[in-house]
Amino acid sequence: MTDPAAAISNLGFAILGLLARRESTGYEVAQRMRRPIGYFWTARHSQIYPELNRLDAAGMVEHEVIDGAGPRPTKRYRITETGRAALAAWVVGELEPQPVRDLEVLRLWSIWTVDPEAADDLIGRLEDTHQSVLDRYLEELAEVAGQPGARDPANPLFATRITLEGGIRSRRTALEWCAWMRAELAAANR
Amino acid sequence: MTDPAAAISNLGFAILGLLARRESTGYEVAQRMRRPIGYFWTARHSQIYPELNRLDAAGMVEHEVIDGAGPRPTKRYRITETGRAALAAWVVGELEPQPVRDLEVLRLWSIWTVDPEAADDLIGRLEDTHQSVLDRYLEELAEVAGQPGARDPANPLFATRITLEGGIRSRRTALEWCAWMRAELAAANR
DNA sequence: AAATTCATGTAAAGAGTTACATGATTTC
DNA sequence: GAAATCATGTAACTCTTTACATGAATTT
Repeated sequence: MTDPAAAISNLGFAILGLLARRESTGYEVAQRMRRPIGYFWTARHSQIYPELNRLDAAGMVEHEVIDGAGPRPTKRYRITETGRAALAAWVVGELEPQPVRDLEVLRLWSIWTVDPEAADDLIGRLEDTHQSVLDRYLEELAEVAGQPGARDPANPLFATRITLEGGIRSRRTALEWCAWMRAELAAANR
Repeated sequence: MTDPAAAISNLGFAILGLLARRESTGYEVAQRMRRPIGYFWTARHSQIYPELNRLDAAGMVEHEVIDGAGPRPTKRYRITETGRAALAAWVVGELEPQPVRDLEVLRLWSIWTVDPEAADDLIGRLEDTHQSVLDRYLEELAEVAGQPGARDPANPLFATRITLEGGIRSRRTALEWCAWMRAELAAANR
């Protein structure tokens, strides 16, 4: 059943993006959502299964029942031509500026309420998490960048590579910013 | 009434952060939430008024009824000592790595599904929005950086200044990344 | 035999946006 | 006199997380 009137959610486009690369069961979609798409969009299986059913009803994906474990029939999903077209149209569609929601910056915004030693410690812990995320991204990029297709804009690996590059640049900048903040704290202390 | 058992939401800490700087009516909290705190955390008045009532019930803020426009009594809120302590404890508390949710990167992750001209156009529009946000942040920083207190870690302006600096660095990095992506697209075209 | 993974769902609650509702004061 | 701003709330809906539920196949 195709219902083109039904609007597709952001999560829907995340799932279509996964299925455009490779067909998968719902379970696999939930696994693949963690890495590397989970670096910029996350969803749990409890959100994914209902969304797959909606995409199916809208004709964006189709499924076949296959053999598998579990008390219910295992379904393998594939993107349809309609779904492929909807995804491509969304990718180049209107860009409304997205509100940023960053809990770390929200904390830093109230950092003046704590003493400078505690502030320095907080920023140090912030650095640690940025560093470990950066390390993970770098490993991931090393795996991807050498593969054939990673330099071809029509290949999914190209998109994986340039988004990882964005993550790496952003974490490096965050680390530099943290070092700068500690210096600002230290400068005031003297 | 003080209920220390009630957990405070992220929005609650955003509001406490505002009231720690200066007492305000609910209406003013909603206005102040837009700039500059709205650069990293947003909320509408429909979320703010109920949250203020919860903070009030938890003893984190207190209010007095003042003269003002509107069909209901106008309340001016002030953070309590309890609220101040809860805010400071939260600022330096445990840091769980936050999941990133970035719709722009989600698009770019599927950019391989569109032709290189459309991809280049998309990145160009991305650059425009980053540039205009950067310009706004720079203006804001110019207003803040020169004021007395902006270099004192115990002054709210210090926190405003370092968070703005973070926004500026992050947008500049995003712009460089966009330019790099366009070059990568162009390199493949030759 | 026990633990883990595969596999798909629903329920409840919290977080967030949009829309509805009201009415006084101030500015044009 | 009209429009904008001040001022506070509720209702409905969407999105997201956490918890509940089930059971087969595989690995230890």
